Amino acid sequence: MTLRITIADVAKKAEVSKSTVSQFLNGRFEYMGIKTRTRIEKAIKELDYQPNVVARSLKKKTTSTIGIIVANILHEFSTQVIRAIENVCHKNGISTIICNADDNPEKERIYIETLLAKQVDGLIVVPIRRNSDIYEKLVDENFPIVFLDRLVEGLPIDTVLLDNETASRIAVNHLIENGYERISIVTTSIIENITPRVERINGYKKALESNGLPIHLDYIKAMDITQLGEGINEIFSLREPPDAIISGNDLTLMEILKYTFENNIEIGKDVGLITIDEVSFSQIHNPPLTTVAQPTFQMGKETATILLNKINNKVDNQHSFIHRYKPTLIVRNSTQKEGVTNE
Amino acid sequence: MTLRITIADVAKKAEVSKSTVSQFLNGRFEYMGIKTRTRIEKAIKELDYQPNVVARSLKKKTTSTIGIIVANILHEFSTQVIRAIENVCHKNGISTIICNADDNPEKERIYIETLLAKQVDGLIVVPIRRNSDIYEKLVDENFPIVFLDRLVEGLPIDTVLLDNETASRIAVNHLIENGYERISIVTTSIIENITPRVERINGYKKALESNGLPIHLDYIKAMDITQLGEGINEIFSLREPPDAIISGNDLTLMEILKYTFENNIEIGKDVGLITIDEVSFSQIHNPPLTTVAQPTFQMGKETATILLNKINNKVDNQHSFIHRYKPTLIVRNSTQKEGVTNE
DNA sequence: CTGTTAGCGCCTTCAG
DNA sequence: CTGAAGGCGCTAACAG
Repeated sequence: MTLRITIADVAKKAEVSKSTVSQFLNGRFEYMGIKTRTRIEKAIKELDYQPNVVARSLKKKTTSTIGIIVANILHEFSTQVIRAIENVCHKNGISTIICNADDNPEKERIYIETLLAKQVDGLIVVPIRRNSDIYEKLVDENFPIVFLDRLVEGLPIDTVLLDNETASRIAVNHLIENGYERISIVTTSIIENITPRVERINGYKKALESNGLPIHLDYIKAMDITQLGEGINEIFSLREPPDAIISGNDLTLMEILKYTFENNIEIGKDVGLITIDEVSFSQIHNPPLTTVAQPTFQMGKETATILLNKINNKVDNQHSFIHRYKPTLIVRNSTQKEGVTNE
Repeated sequence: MTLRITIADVAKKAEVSKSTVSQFLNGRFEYMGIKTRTRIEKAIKELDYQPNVVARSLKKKTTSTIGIIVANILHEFSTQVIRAIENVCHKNGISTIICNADDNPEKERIYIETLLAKQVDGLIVVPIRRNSDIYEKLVDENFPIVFLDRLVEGLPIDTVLLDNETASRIAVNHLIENGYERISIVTTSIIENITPRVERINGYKKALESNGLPIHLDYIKAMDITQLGEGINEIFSLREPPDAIISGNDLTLMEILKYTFENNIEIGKDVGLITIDEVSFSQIHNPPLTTVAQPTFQMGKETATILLNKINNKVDNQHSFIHRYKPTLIVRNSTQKEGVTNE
């Protein structure tokens, strides 16, 4: 690779000093002679000069780059929210570096360190909750950071997330209204106290109670995705199996669908199914899937906006740290007992 | 944000010079006294020092970062291949910056420029074919770059892609073997001469010919995704509609499934369906979908490996520039006329 | 075995 | 209105 040309080359060609070129690059034309300006412009064009942002970053101590660390990129939620974040960042001339921690705290730690070493201006993370010490340090340093989807107690860090209890309540109520009575919920493991899972189960319990329905512990499955197939089998093997299932997220949904498919269980009729988190194929699935959708786009946008404001020191100190978003029920056929016809 | 500590602080604390610390950081312990070494180690721990990679990059003229530009992140192919690339990069201590050009040449150009300004060490791109001038310049500069999925003629740039004609041939043959005769193919627009689409259509034609079947132009739909719904409708409105469809990719698949669902067309029985590119829900779809899968993981791995070798100047000049991969047929029920039972 | 020195490419006072 | 000088944090000879 041939050596890149620098500001010095431009200066020489335009017969001005480096600093004048620098001023030009930074849009400070105020006191610049029009002829100087055009000479520089011409030189840049002819040499096809591209500023070196690494050098600029070193000097300015800001990189116009933020890091995004998601716990698990396999969730559609992650990719959707990332796209929304990128959108607003891009509009503001900010680049993003995306990292997938794979639900591994060690990996998360390494990513945080790497990103800090890269001098990112801020961080958005779906935290795995384990690296509290690091987060605390960042807070102490007043480093711009925003959490997404998951709460970490005791840390004054802005967090954008779903109103998960409401999501469950919507799901339960909808199922009851449609004649289902024995409602089960299936989520991934809660041993790490992951916010959405815990809250969705809590919301589920509360909703059952307020409908005067009993809470049946056998109907609650929260386990690692690799064992969930077995867990689902247990539910359906109960003396009195549920007549409806709430799927905690898109990954659990796949396991449920796999099971019902393999066992010829007819969704809607044999068992009602509603899933939290919209999925790409919900409309073309047979039957189409009723979902409780998160406003992922809005949430991503809000998260990015909060972070950018922090970076620019435009923080309103009045605000609370927790930003909850309301889910939306999208009714389709998987919660209709009488296989509704299309439209 | 408090000011970060630098190599100078460590040097002072450890009572050595900056260069000694630098040597330590770069693992050149060879001539270093063991006591010096431990003193430095201690200082780093105590100060919680993190090297500034921006400064290092400026000096070393290498950033240990590569850029990935995909034409359209909505394809599952993109995300899968990105994950494979990240995998091998991560193992080699290389970071990745992912950009989605959204099938927009202008956006692609800006991303290339931004990434170069960021001094990335190399580029992997799914090219939109329009910015040939930029690519040529990069080639002239001997800048490390690898293309993925799409060919750009006349440029000596390594390209990793599917053997698309074979993919179509496999699809056609499989359909014929299963008793289908009037085979249609549906892809996104080919006005830009996008390699996979063009090749898949060519392969389709050739396969029909070698099976002694006529090529029916009405059965070939290649149009923008936004109009594809209409195109599909046209196919099914023909006097003699096809009895099987080859879907060109995952996005076209969604359109097809939407149409068949809305029109109560039974897949397998009313119309056979096979899609090129594996999709997440192929197994749990009803009926499960027969696909022609790309070895995305391998392809991503190969792409990254080629690029890293280029970056490290370990290039074998003997190689050809085009690396073709064989697709795999995954037979499921969407190509079975007699609704096969599970298992 | 360790320190001195001289930049990497850019930005930013501060003189002129 | 423009230029000279210093330095961001780190690395890499080259002395010692």
